[in-house]
Amino acid sequence: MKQQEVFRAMADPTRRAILKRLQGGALSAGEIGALFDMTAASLSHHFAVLKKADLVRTERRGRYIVYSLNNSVFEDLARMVFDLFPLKENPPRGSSGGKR
Amino acid sequence: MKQQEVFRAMADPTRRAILKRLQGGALSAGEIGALFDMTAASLSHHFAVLKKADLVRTERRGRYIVYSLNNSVFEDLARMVFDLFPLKENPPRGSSGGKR
DNA sequence: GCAACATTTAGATAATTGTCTAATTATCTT
DNA sequence: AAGATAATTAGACAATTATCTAAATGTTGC
Repeated sequence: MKQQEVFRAMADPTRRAILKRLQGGALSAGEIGALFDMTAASLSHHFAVLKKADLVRTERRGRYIVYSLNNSVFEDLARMVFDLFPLKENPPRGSSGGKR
Repeated sequence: MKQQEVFRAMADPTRRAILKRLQGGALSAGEIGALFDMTAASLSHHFAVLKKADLVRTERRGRYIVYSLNNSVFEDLARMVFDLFPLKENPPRGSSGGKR
């Protein structure tokens, strides 16, 4: 699991925006491009980072390359986050380990 | 909420390691320093990033400055992650948007 | 108040990252 | 196969980031 890749990918606002757009369903590189004020080349670079982190998947559809969220990695990401923090809200110093 | 700061802070492996160490309880800057092969100055920089993201809090205790996790931001982070991904595994194209 | 200690801040440098333009690859249509 | 379209790759450059050394700040104990 590429923890580093995932966190790195999420660190850029453009990439997070791309992920957010993809929530609405798969989009081609060009369609995404139309939504951002940036060259196709720059976006392509962002796609590469997202792909390396396994956050998106691609499928060629004729002339288009279609991007979609890879939801399975979402679980991993959630796990990472939970793993990085203790499980309790704000342990008032007396409560011994609660549930999960 | 400083979404950008939080994600940026999490993007560095040293910082994630610091967070992980703090799970075991609060530690002074020096104690943390003993765990990493890096100058105190460099670590201090990482502390600053973590603080700016509100992921840790500090308290001066005499000569020491003690760092601890700020668990409340954990919730925010979880929310961000959940917000960034749809809730369903792999919406089969026909299902109209579910709850929340 | 001075010396020792713990940590941060300042300033410099090397590595990484985000963006661009130009060139390349892949696909479709005729 | 040639031309048009969609996207990626290559190469360059500016901005950001991580790290270091040296200096400064804040705290304790004599």
